[in-house]
Amino acid sequence: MAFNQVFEALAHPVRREILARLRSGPLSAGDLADGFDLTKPSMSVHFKKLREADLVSVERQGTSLIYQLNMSLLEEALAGVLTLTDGRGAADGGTSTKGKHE
Amino acid sequence: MAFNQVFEALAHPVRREILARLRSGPLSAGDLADGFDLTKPSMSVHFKKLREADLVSVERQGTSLIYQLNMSLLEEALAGVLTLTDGRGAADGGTSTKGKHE
DNA sequence: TCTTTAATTAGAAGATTGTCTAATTAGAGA
DNA sequence: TCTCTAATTAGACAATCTTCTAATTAAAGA
Repeated sequence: MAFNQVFEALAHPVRREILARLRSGPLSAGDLADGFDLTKPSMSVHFKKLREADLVSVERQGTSLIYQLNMSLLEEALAGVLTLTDGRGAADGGTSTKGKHE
Repeated sequence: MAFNQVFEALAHPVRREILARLRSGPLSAGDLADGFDLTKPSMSVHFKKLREADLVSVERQGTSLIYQLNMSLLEEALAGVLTLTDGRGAADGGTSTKGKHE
């Protein structure tokens, strides 16, 4: 439903790589963060964006958080781009009042 | 090649809608801009991003610029996400030196 | 050449993003 | 309860994005 969040999530190479790693199976936040040239808190922010886009799901296991890929939404989003409907029918810019931003 | 630019281009709803409209066939910048709640210069900036991502091609016709969808690259990018390789093999964060940004 | 139409580029301002360090939350175990 | 490990949230700051108005470029026609 939140197509926009999905595409924003996919817009960053680190997040796409996170998804790529999850294809092999679930991973803890720590394992997932290993190998990236970023601090853990920075990685955590990327995880959050993926969660909010519902591209991954989380489950606690002791002190660890285990991330898992939610492939179906990803596929939906991409199918949406191929038909380029974005889930809707019309545009976001349907009526032109030139509202300007302030 | 520039997968990153493709995904950044897809990250904005206005640009996805532009692509959607181009599916019906080529359109001039002016026609393409009609119906969006943005000024022409703002639309022009979106066009530019799509050109830079190579998602559209342009051709001049008198005083008009005619935009056309470049579907193949779009399909490539999405196929890339489904296999989640991003065109490469490994990650961007291959070696972890925690380089920090300044 | 001058004017008109179509579209872009330039420059500015506000909002958002990405990153860091520091502090906090949550569970496990002694 | 205290401590340790795992991970997140908070706050700050630089860089990028989005939008605007104003100015510029390009082609066509009188």
